[in-house]
Order: sequence, then structure tokens, then C-alpha cells
Amino acid sequence: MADNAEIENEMPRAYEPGRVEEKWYKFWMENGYFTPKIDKNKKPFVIIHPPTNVTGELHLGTALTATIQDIMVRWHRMKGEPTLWLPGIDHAGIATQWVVERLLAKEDLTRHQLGRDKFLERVWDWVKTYRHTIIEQHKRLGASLDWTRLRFTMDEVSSRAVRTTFGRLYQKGLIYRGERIINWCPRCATALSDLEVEHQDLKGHLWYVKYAIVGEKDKFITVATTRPETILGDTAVAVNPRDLRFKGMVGKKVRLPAVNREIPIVADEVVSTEFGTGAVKVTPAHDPVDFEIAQRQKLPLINIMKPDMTMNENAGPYAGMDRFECRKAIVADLEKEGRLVKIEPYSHAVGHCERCKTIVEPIASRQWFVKIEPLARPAIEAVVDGRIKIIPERFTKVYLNWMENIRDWCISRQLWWGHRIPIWYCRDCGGLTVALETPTACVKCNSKHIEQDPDTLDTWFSSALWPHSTLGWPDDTEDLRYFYPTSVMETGYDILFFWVARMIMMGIENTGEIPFHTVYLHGLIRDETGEKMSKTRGNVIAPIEVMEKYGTDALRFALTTGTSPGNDSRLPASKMEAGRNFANKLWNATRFVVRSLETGPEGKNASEFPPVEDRWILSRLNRMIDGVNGLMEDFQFGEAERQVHDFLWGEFCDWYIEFAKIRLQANDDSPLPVLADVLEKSLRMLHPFMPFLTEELWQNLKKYTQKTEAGSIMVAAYPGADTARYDPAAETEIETVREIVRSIRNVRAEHKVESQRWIEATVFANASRRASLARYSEHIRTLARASPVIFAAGEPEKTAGENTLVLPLVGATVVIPMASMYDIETEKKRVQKELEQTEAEHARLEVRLKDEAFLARAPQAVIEKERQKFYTLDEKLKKLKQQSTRIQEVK
RNA sequence: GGGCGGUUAGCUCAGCUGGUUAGAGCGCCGCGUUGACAUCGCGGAGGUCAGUGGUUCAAGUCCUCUACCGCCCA
Repeated sequence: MADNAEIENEMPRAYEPGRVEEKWYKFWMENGYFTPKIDKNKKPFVIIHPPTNVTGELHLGTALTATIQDIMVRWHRMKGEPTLWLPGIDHAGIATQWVVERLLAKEDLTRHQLGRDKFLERVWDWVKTYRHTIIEQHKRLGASLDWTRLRFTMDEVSSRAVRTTFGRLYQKGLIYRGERIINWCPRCATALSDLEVEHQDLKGHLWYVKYAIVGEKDKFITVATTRPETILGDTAVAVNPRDLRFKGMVGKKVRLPAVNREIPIVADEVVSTEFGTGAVKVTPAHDPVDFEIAQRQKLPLINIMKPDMTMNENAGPYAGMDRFECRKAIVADLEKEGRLVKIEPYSHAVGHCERCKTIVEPIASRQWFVKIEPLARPAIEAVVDGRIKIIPERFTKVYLNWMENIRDWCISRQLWWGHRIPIWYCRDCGGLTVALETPTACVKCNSKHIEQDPDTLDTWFSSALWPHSTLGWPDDTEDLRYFYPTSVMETGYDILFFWVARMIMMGIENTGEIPFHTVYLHGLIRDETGEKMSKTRGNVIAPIEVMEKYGTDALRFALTTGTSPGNDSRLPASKMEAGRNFANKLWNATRFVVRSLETGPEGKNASEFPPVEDRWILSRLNRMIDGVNGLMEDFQFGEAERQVHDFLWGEFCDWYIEFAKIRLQANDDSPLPVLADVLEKSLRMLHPFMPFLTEELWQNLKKYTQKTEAGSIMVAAYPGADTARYDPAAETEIETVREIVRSIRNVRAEHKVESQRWIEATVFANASRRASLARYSEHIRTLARASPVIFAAGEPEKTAGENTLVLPLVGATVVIPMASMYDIETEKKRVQKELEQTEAEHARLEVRLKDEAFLARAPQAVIEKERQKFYTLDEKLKKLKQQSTRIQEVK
């Protein structure tokens, strides 16, 4: 086993993440732990990392994605499964091209001046730099990705998968070229798919414009529009056939203002009688609904805009104006001509480019589309029949709803950066050649005059293939055979349609199998005030800065602890602090254990009959292990992490270590093996969440415990619960001890006893309990600062002297004679309050236990539990009542 | 217009298939540097679980309706 990572001899007083993180990542890499060994007898666990956008620095969303995936992957790896986590980077067509164009702009250059090839060279340069950054940042996060299998969406293998898929779909008739309404982003100068458009309600106006009816003097029909500039592209006016207001109008013609074109009035079911006047203008080249009307009514399309959204020659006098300028101009003209009937304020949803937020223009254009319905059908089935499970479950409905109403996918982009469409047009015969390898001649006529389609494919086309293309598809590789179908697809719920849905469709289409059996969707990270983080808002937290300030494990802890799948979460600094504090707490607990082991070798004095506290912590440990394993299986990582945290801090540190100190200080080494064992197992439990810290501590501990062969905690076994260690008797007993200690601490605090002062305590309990509790007199003495601690039999209320505090507990009664610190008023209040609380609960239980329905219908175990509770409470209540009466007499 | 989620302590959130006196972190109040840890310890205050009606022996948890906030789709 490699042993090239150094542990410092002396552990510093505080955890310093900066000193250990890099060292361990290097150690893991050098030992090849991230690369799985293919073992045909074992079922692998596989996560294909959804490719990270190459334009960005690591942001919190990617940090969260990586952290959750790393948790799953490290956990499965520790369970001994061959585990593959495959990293990927996405070329991000539009975003990357934009970034590089902006860089060029600083040199006063455009991509057109540079030319396609030179431009692509520049993009590649840029991509290489940022690809490196992203990789380094993932390493910094501790992500145990198999870097030997790193893939980029534009590399050789992925590109071949893209071309192959395109070719197959084309041959099957599922890819076609057609003139349809697409979303045009004038800023990006490309078509977008429907998914890449964000709808936003904008306050605008509704203009009522009257069109003159041809051949009928002074007769008009009035239409309402939110976009008067599109009047120039109208090819009809449409009304609902059942709308009596327009009876007799259908078939007549109207004359368009501004361009003086004659267009028909048509009847179409789709027209709402509620909207505007009931008559709408039809601009088929600039509106999806109008486009459909035009298809049905056989109306011509008139495109009135150029790609940069200035008006073209069809706009007549308005040619050359920008679309918004044109709107103003045309409204002014209509007004002048008296054609404007009225203007109403009106808000409506306007599409914006998801990338650059520019208002998109719906425009009829010739583009490539995927006929999606045949692909969607099997993808729907896979989820409906449960082969693919979505977590959290509620997103199943969202997925199905989208899938069932899916529309054809516009896949061509007027970009240079991306997978160029593998279609060649023949200048001679007009035929199309679709090819895997760049062809030299037309397949139809063998002409050499062929030219490749200038456009590229939607970036999401290549990411849709990701789960199989990364494993070598279309080749029949060993990786593909062994690792596909993969296990889990983990990503944010905002990517459900972009990635997950399309991966399922394409995975099934290309391989005949589902790409993964589980989809795990996490929520979005918001800032302290609940706002979505964005560069424009300036509220972005850089993960690197957080890692530098608090440590990587603290960030991972903050991102995941106590969160639940699919729910958004906020990330205030206090959460990072909590992570850092926990790391430091654990560091110091380990430091204590390690130091103790240095002086007393482990196991030397291991007792054959371990003290109850040892049995207690082992019982608690195994219950925690059992609970955590169950939660992990159930994908409840946030809750699992919280339970490890609570056990380590609240039980191991707060109580067991304190108990252990008592024996250690008496030169009894017997707690050492328990300290080491519980800590070591807990570290393993925590490792998937906080990998750096746990490795550093585990290696420190390992010097004194030779139990494991593993060279690293990340390949040590994930603990399973040893139910033989469950020990209810020990748990009850220690709970009583803790209760006694807490009760004494409580009165000390309430009565403001000086911390240095020792107070007497007498513990009353029944004989058997007394015998076991007596062993804890030293514990109670030390932890509650009580001395002497006396154990007594009999009725505390009778035995106790006048000037005493009586603290009735569930397992015992503590009596404290403390005349010196006695504050009768405080004590009266305390007793009164406790009496009230106990009475309320007592009454509640009494009612329940008298309820025949409860006795008849509740399970026996529940009834018995409630009855026990009632008895102990009843006893406590009696004691409290006596105490209350007694205390009222004291002046 | 259709759908989904949220509403639990001052703040941010857990609370799985209904069953201890509803938890955590932060904040707040009081005390405290005894050899793991002040990035800490001990104690405490603080909640009619948004409202309404119902199912049940039993509801924060299941169902109905309502209000407010947020998101997705059209």
C-alpha cells in the first residue's frame, strides 16, 4: 500500500483544512482509488457526471451537484462495489461562442472578419484554459471522479456518437428539415428550442386598429394586437366561425394599412371570442398560433424582418428600422390616419433568450427538427412502469406532463461552435448526403460539388447522449457492456427537461435500454435572502472562496446537511461556520483520543465485562449506523449526515469522552479500545460527506489501531450495524445517569451556584437500580460537580431534611441539601412549572388509557408503552406534588 | 388557464411509511478558560406546526376547502 502521504507528528490545536486537503487528493489519485476495477461478478455503481458547462467557473450549483454525487459514489465504493464516476465537460455552444466573441470585440474584431476556422481556433484556445480550471476546481472539492475517463462533448468519441445518432434518426425519418416557427435570438443570431426560451410577463399595450373592408365604403373591422409592427406581415384577419358579431364578414377582404395589401377575413376555431374585439390579425411568419392558422387556411407567409431584427423590404416604408422603432413609427402613423381606435394597458408573456435575456422573435424559418413523439413514447413508459424512478417522486408528474405534450425539437443553431450538422447539400442535383465520415461526393449523383450545412447542433443534442456516448457508444466497448445502464442521474430539477428527459429518450433510442434507473433531483441554492444567485444580482458566492475560508468539508457540510431532495436551500455564512466548527470539534476529539492512545496502548486493559457506559456507546453507535445506512439507501443524505453529526457531537463527545476521562485519569486504560473503535467507525460513516477531514483523522488514528488493511479510509468498508451490540438495559441506565447529572447541573444554574463550589447530592432509587447507579458516583461527582454523592433507600420526601431540594426524575430522585444557596422563590417557580408540565402530560395519558377505543384498537405494544409511561409519570407526579406542598410551607 | 411546492422557535430549516412532553443550527439570556476543543462547555427562554372542516383510538404527518408566498408549463 502506498504510504506517501505524511501525517504530522503532533496534531495542531485546531483543524487547518488548507494543510491537508491537497495532500490527500494527491494521495488518492496516486493510488488510483478513483478508477474502478471491472469485476464481472459484482454489480457496478455508476454515475455519469452531467457535463459541466465550460464557460463557467465552478459555482455553487456545480459544487452541490458534485458534492451529492461524491457522497453517493464514496458510499458505494466503501460498500465494495466497483464504482465509476465519470467526469465530463460540455462545450456549451451559445454561451461559449458569446464569451469568445466578446473577447474578440475587445480587439475590435468580429468572428466574420476572422473566418470560421480561425475563430474556432480561438475558441479551442479558450476552452483549453477553462477546461483546466473546471477540473482543478472539482479536485479541490474532493470529487472522486475517474479522471482517466474524462470526456468532452466535442472530443472524437462524443462527436462520432453525435453523427451516428443524427444519421440514424435521419434514416428513420425522425430528423427532418422544415419551415416552422422557431424562436430567434437576434443577439445570439441563432434559432433556439422552446426550452431555451424563458417567458416573462411584461407590461405592454393592446392596440385596437381598424382595417378597411374592401369595396364597402366606411366599413371597418377592428382587431386588437400587442405587436402593431407585425401588421406589415399580416396575411389574413381571423374570427371564430360561431361569433355572430362577424356573421357575413367571412370571405370579404380588408385592406392593410401602411402596405395597402388586400387580405381575406377567414374563420378559424382557434380564435377566442373573448380576446380584444373577437377579430384577430394573422401574421403567420411571426407567431406560432398564426402559423398554424395559416397552415389550415392555406395563407401565405410574409416575413418582415431580417435576422438582426430590422425590418426588411416587405415592410415597405418602414424597411431598415429596428423592430421596436418600427412599432413606434407605425403606431404614430395609424394614429395620424385615424385608424387607431383605442389603446389599453395589457400585460402578456414575452419570450426571452435564456442565455442573454434578449427578447426573442418567433419567426418562420427553415431549420432541422427532431420528430420527438416516437422517442417520447418509450421514455414515458420507462417511468410509468417504474424502470426509472424519479426522486423526489413529485417530479414524475412534471416529467410525464412535459413528455406527453412534447413538441418537435429544433436542433439547428446558426453558430460556428458546436457539432456541425452532418449533412451535405449537392449543388448539382440538390440531393442530401448524410454521413459519418466527411464525404467527398454526393451520394445521389456523385457530384463533387457538395457543401456542408453551415449550422451546428443544439448543445443539448450531444449531452442527451452522454450516459452512453461517454462509455464508448456506438462501439461495443467493455465499459459500455459493464457500466451501462448506469445507476443514478443526479442534477438540479431545473435541468429535468434539458438533460434527464432527453437522455432517457436518446438512451433508449440508441441502446434499447434505459440510461439509468434512478433520477435524483436536488434543489437550487439561494442566497441568504432567498434570492436566486446570479451574476447580474451580484449575490454569487464563489465556492473557492468559501473553501479557502472555511475548508472544503465545511462547504460540503453546509451544502448538504439537513437538506432534503428537490427543495431549494439557502446558504448563509452561519451554515459554513457550523461545518467548520464541526470539523474542528471532531479534530479535537480525535486529538484527545490519539493522545490518550499514545500514553496507553490500545487494548492492554480491555475489560472482559465492559462497564455499562461502554456498552451504552456501542449500542448507540450501532443504532446510528443502522439508521444512517437506511437513510442512505433511501437517498436521504442530508438526514443521514445530520445523524452522524448528532451522534458524534451529542453522544460521543459530550458524554462518552467525558465518561472515559474518569477512568483514564484513574490510570485505567480500558476505555481506549472503545474510544478508538467508536471514533474509527464514526469517521468511516462520515467519510462520504467530509472526505478530507475524515481521511486525515483516520490516518492519525490508524497509527494506533492495526485493525484495517485498507490504505485509505475511502477504500475501507462502510460500517454495517452489529445488532448484537444493541443494549436497551445499558441505554436506560446511562440515560438515568445523564438525567441525574443534568438535574444537578440544572439546579446549580438556576440557583446560581458558583462554578467552583461542590454541592451534596443524595440519590434515591430502588434497590436494583441503586446498585447499578452506585458505580457512577464518580461520574456524577465529576460531571455535576457534586460531592459527596450518596445513594440511599427509602422515601426521599420523608428522609430528606427540611431545607432540601427534591428533584424527582424518571429513574430516580435526587435530593440536594443546599441551605447555603437556597433561593426559595426560584425553587417554588421551578417546581410549579415542572408540576404543570407533568400534570398536563399525565392527564393526557390518563385520558388515553381510559379510552376504550384506544385500548381496543391500538397495537398492544403501543398500549404497553403508553402504560409504562403513565406509571413512571404518575410516580414523578406524586413526588412533585409532595415537594410542592412541602415547599409552600417554607418561608 | 393547468400543475407543483412551501407556510413548524426571533432567523434558516429537518421531521421517512400517522404513535415519547415537536427537533437542529444560528441568534438571544445567564454562568464558565479544571490538560481534546472559546471554531468550546454548562444551563435557560422561545412553537395553539398558516387557517378551516374531516378521517382515525391517535394528525405537524392523511383527506377537503381557504389565504398568502414561490416555481414550472401553456
